[in-house]
Amino acid sequence: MTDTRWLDDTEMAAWRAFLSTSHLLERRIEEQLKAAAGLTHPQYEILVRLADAPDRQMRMTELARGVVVSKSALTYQITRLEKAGLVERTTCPSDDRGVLAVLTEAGLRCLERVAPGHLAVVRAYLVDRLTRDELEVMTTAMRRTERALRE
Amino acid sequence: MTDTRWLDDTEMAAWRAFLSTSHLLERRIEEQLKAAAGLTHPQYEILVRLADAPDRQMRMTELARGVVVSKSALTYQITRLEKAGLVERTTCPSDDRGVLAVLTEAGLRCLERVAPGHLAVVRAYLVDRLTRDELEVMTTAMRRTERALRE
DNA sequence: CCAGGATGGTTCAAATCTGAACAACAAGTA
DNA sequence: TACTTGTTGTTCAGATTTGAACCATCCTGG
Repeated sequence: MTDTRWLDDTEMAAWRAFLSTSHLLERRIEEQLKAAAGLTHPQYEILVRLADAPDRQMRMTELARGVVVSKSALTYQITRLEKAGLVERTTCPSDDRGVLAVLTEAGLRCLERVAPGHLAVVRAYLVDRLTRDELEVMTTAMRRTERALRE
Repeated sequence: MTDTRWLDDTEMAAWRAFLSTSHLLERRIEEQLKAAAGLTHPQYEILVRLADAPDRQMRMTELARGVVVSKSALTYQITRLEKAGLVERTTCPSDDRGVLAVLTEAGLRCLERVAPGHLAVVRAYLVDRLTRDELEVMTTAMRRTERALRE
């Protein structure tokens, strides 16, 4: 650890751009979702994941891994979404410890109502500004580091 | 707004990969900084920005813009860093409303001590896993959306 | 010179996130 | 069966973030 490998200009530029952009975009998305539906970004992501899942339900731990939040944060948000009537909790039939988060009809309708506005933001600031090649490069690059980060 | 432009497979893959990876990386960085120096990532970024600035000082608002946090979050963190002796507050000579955050000697030393470990993480999960071309594509792509997000 | 509107920072309340501690259950082993 | 170890989800305390409200200061047009 005695000699540090600093980042050269190319590397630093990439890292800084990535960092700033991800934070800026996150803020923008958060703002849009809050204004349009009173949802936070994690909450929206939970709805999306559940909608994509078989039977629109998922185990808590798996869901937390997918959305990339801590278990306790997920517990908090599911409770919140449950009170809003968008999600329900069911005990898992095959594992008495387990809890299944299930998307309700209201939750699905909410998602369908909110998705267009959300996607418009994702498009306006990111997707529509990247070429096809850039999108593909980003996907492979991001997936490579994602896999490393998930060990 | 009647017809929604959904994301096709390529677009969705890129967006999902970007989203997950940025969150995972953020968590990893946070974990490393906390363990190594008891710093949060925003705190670390503040030190970096100040170290790079002329006279190692910056106006609060400008700093908040750079680090991408709200003004109140910056106030909070600067107060925190001030108590830790890493940063000082000075009233701006040219504007009595203004406040200059100044990096102290201790702050600079702290940064120099912490940077290697932090950069090692950035390298291990992101920079070293991307080719030169990928780094450059990412930089131009990210900068394009960053510019849009900053209006 | 002054009113009126921007700008800079701080304070505040409310919401959220995290890790640690915990309790209940699962699953393999002797 | 009884033990041991690992997993699951919740609870809890503490830290942090955000936007709104606020005051002080700047600045421009009349």
